[in-house]
Amino acid sequence: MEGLRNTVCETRVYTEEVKTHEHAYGQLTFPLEGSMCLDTPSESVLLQKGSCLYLPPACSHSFSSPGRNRFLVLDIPSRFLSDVTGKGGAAVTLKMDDRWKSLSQLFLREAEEAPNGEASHPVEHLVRYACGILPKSASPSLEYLQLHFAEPLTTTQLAAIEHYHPKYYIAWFKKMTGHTPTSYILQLRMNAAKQLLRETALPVSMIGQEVGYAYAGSFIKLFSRSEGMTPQQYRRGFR
DNA sequence: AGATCCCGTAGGAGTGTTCG
DNA sequence: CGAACACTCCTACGGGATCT
Repeated sequence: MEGLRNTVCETRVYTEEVKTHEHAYGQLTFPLEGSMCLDTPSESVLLQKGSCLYLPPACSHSFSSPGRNRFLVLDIPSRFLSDVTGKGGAAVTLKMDDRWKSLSQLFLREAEEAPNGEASHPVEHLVRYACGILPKSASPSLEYLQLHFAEPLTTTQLAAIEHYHPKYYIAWFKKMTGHTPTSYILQLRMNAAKQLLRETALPVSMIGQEVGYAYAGSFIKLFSRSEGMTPQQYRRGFR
């Protein structure tokens, strides 16, 4: 349709591996065949049938798959996402309930009918509906964490962002995320470190600094506890 | 029910040293 | 020289009590 090409959304099918990248638009991914491992700074997600994944704009990520897979990917321009999880936020895994199953079938039909990625008016309406049922904006402190996990952070600072007492903030944070602020930050840092170990030749001490540890000793100890191996062993195992 | 405070404990962060 | 280890200090966390 004239004027809508590559501007509203793009639907396509993935079968290849994709290296770390980010983009200005949001993305919905529906598994069709096989499974796929998605890495973001905050988590690693194994995506397979029964769930779908929402990636907010500017969320750094990479895909990999142990075997053949097929995924439907829907690019969503940020103008559709004003009240959804904010720029640079975390990926969200969604259970494929009846609404998402129906939506994925409709998106798939569109992809098959317009394999060049051209979007139609009906797709625009579907996208608006999908955005309406996506999770709403994360809290300010969670969004702050996503962007500043490599900086020195205290729960007092984070509590101040939410205007809570630090003690109450920890309980509130745990209710929101299932983690304490410290373990959540640790998870963010370890995922970022694993990505750097896999994709760069930077020395371990440098990677520790990159993800927020001034001392290599602290980084190695925490990495070993978290992953069951030292950073060097992780890098060797990956290569 | 939501928010704050006190206190004891576990574990995270920093530092120095050893090892390969 | 970079990685790993051992140790100390301090902060985060949890439990329980209290206040609004």
